[in-house]
Amino acid sequence: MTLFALIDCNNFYVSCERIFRPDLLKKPVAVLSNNDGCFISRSNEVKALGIPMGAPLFKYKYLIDQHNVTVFSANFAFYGDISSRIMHLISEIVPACEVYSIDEVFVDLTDVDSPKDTAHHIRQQVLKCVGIPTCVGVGPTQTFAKVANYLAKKRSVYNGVCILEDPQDIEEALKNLPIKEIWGIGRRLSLRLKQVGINTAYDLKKVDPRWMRQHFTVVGERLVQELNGLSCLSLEEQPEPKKSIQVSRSFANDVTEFDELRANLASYATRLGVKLREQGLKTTTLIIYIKTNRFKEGFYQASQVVNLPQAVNDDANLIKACGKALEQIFKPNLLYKKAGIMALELLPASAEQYSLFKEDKISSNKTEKLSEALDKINKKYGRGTIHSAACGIQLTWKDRKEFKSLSYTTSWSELPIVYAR
DNA sequence: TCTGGGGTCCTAGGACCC
DNA sequence: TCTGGGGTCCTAGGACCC
Repeated sequence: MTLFALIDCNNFYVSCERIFRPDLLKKPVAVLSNNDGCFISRSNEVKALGIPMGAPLFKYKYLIDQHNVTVFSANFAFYGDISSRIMHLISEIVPACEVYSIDEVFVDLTDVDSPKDTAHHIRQQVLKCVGIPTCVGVGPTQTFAKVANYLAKKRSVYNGVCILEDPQDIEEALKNLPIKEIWGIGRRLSLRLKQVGINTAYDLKKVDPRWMRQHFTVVGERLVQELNGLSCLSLEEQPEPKKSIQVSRSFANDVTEFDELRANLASYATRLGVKLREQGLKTTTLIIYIKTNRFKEGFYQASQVVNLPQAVNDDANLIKACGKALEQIFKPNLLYKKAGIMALELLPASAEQYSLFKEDKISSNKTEKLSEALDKINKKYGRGTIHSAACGIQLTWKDRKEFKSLSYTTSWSELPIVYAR
């Protein structure tokens, strides 16, 4: 029988800021994203005000002023440094661990004599040595460790450590756990599950895994197995090399100049180069993308993949490839050649341009019609009009697929289970 | 007026191959 | 005009995570 623990830092970014501002303990504190756009970390006091995670600042400005909330702009380099101190400390206490995210770590307690004492010891050490409060959840699978952690955070009776080992405790906990709190079930899945009468973790546990696979893919099946105590996920002690690396930013204002877009991309390319070299990696594939403001009507995005003849990690080559990709996106000839579905996706357009084009496309799929539509657009708006709210670059590696696709002529439900990890 | 950034995995479907 | 089986690779998009 396996036993896992999940150590999760409480309100991590806020707690980091409080290390150097002990006067802010028990006071409302929040950390904001790029451009001071959204809340990305909230103290308990701020949560109690009803400000949701990811909410935009402007909607809650009045609460911030009214309750004298201290806000910080995010400082990710600093948070990363605190994180590695914590991870190092924990790795010296336990036999094996997997760093899951900047503020979470799974540890293997299978062969540890007293899991409960160890959990409390970890909590105390992290608080004493680094100054960050944590909660610990313990259970027979990683999914259960997550559940236990959720309870440890939610209910003060646990004193920061919740252990789910006894079958009766587990059943009780699952019956009271809403489906959306399960690790791996987000907004969409929980909606679909509710529609078929699955409302709690306990309901999900009772579902036939094969049925789950048919209707909710292998991901759903794995969830059911984990809730039945069958560990499908194991500890990954050695972090795998990254499969993709990304640099992207939202702009504070709409960008309408091509040159401005290109300049931004070039600076992202440079940052990307640094990341690549730091990790000792090279890339053969580069993807750039642009997106219009997703909160405005006619949201539209475009992307372009560039396959490089050889693996690179130097700034000059990355910038060159970005420029090439950007020009591809905005190249009218390409648009005519690819008239059809693809045309939609490569059209650089404002919301207005986009909808005009779409109307014409629906009336006819013929290339001539599309050309006509384009001419109309060009006459009305001129070529090269750009409205962009965000852009970025992503690098991926060609061999990123671990499993070959299984033949689609074979009946899907009869295939043997293949776990991804 | 103002709405984050960086990842992973899985599936469907088209192009293409023998 | 009808018409197999088995496969790979690639792209796009959906869903999730912190």
